[in-house]
Amino acid sequence: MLTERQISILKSIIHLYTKYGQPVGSKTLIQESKIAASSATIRNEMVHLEEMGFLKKTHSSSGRIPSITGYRYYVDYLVHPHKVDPEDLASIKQALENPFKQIDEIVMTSAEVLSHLTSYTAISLGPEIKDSKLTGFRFVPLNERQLMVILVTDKGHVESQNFTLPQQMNPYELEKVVRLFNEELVGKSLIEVFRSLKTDVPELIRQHIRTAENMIGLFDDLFLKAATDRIHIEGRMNMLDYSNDLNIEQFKSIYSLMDGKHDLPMLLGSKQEGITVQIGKELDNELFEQFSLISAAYEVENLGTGVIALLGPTSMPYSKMISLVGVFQKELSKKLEAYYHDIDDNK
Amino acid sequence: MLTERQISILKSIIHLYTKYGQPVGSKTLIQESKIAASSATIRNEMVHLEEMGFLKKTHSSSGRIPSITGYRYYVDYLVHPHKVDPEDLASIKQALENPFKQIDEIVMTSAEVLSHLTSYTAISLGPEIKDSKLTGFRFVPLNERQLMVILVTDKGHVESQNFTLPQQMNPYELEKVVRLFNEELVGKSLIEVFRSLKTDVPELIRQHIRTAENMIGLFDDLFLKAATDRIHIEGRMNMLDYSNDLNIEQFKSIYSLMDGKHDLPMLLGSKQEGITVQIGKELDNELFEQFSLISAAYEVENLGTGVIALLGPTSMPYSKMISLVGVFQKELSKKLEAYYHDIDDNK
DNA sequence: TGTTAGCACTCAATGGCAACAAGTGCTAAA
DNA sequence: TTTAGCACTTGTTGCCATTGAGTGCTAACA
Repeated sequence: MLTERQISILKSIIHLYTKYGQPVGSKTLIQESKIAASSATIRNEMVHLEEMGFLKKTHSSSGRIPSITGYRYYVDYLVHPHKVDPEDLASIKQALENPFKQIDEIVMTSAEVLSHLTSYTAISLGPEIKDSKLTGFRFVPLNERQLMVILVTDKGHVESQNFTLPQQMNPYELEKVVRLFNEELVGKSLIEVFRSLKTDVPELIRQHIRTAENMIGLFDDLFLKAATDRIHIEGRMNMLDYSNDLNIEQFKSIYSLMDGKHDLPMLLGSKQEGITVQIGKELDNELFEQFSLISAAYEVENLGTGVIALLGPTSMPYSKMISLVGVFQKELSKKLEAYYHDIDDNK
Repeated sequence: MLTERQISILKSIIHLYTKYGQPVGSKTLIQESKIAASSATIRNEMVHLEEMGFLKKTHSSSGRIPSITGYRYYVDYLVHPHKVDPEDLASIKQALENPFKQIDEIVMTSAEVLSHLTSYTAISLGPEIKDSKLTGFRFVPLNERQLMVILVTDKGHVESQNFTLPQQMNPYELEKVVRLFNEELVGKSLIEVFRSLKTDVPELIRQHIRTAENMIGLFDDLFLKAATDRIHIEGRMNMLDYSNDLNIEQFKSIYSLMDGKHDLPMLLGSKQEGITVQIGKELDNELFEQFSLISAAYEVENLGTGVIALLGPTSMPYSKMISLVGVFQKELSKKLEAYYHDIDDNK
């Protein structure tokens, strides 16, 4: 539907716009790219491309910038896999190679490295643990008034929380609760456990303990932690650099949106296989109109699906970035599977 | 040294400048304050105050703004304790009343509340734990490959860390290490423990275990956590509001300075008794020239000294803010002492 | 029919200029 | 010692002309 020449014009405009960050005019296009045509011809073609919706102007006599449709077309049909800088590749592998203590830390490190390599904002979502089972509670007495509660799942996820015992509570009561938890909850899936905590367990605890409320709140906290611990965002401050005209209010809104962590999974959305690119308005959130999001779901056998994503300006160098995200997708899948096998083998 | 009239002019200028954020001229001063003199008289007085260094101009024909010396004089001699808004007082007490799980959380909550009440940036530094003693290590096996290491001090401070065991390690080796730690380190002060970890302990571990390096790194992490967990900063984003002309680079520098957490104790400085106000250049850091810091050290019997501080614009309403910080100083002292007694009583 | 040179036109950006407002310092009189 | 008055300074605002980059369109050309 587009001619060869139109395609190379579109490509060149996109490249030059990411390079210089300014609308591209017909003359610049001739100087900076190898298109064999006069400026007038190019202007004509640009009119066509604009009519078809691939380009737009910032004002009536300005050069052209790619529209969202233009980027969409570019990403869908014109991007070819870009070779990842060997240095970058090495530093990714090396960073994920370190001896880690937790799945969580691998997930976090990947966000750190991705944001650092790109100078954009990286979002890393650990693999789902919802269908994992609670294999054990531990109650570790620290001193006479303090207690650490630890929760372990069969997928190796660990969460802990400290707790100061109310003065009125005696050891017998506590022992009862421990037994209760082990009988009622261990072996169930986290979803079931969560449901129980909201329904029948509080009642059971109340029968055994006078000051039950704190106890229940404690477990709510613990599960909340387990849910939010999975999300890591790095390089939020980079937004101030790569998004030229972002007013402070917008910045603050976005920043706190990311602090909330609740709405983010929504943003990351559908978790299709492969790599998804969402451009500007496609993100369906006014705040992100100037941004694009490259997100990749990665499958970890037996553990579930995680997401690694990169937020940058709409004018980012897509092919390079897509390849980079792809590397993380593969590496995370590999590393986490290895990690899970390590834990599982020894059972 | 200053006449009555000069004092009330200085006061009024300071108040009007915090109120409107703009240089104060002689006419505004007459309209907005109850000084019985003509504009000309006031201008003369302003010349004197400027000669003495209490006021300055932004340009040759502008109104006056207070200089650092001016603020200094104001804070030292003219500020009278301001009644704290009963609502604020109530919400502080209520927030610190909640059943907490850790010293740490009380410290953190205080920063949150202070920053929220003021719309400035709050820094909260938990009481020193350096002279506290290690009362116990716990090694809690989670599954065949994972282990949680917990460290408890006599002051009720708890730190934990997860750890994935190297495949080659067998249970006997681990047991040896546990015994080793309990024999060598428990009962010592944290400083001694830290020193041992850097000197003789690594050697000891190496004698018992083949893969000692990870093990040692683990404990380094644990102590690092214990050291940085004490600092909480809230409301950094507020800087964007209260500091009108802060360029983005400065903002980022300050923000990351606060992330580092290393330099902050230095900033909080000498920890004199009572409440200290440092204004602009007095903070001795170019980045903070536009800011003032109100900091209060609070003593907790047997636990040590903590600091609660408030960072805001040099033109902040000092008397109100100083009183507010004072409330936190008292409450934190009270709450933490109660907390420590709770733990200690049961020994 | 597609391509190109040429030209009139548009619009953002820049700099100079005048008008204005807010404020000062100084002088001279009360 | 205080105050009214006035000349002076400086930042801000709006206006206008100029410039430059770029466009669309027309007419000539291959």
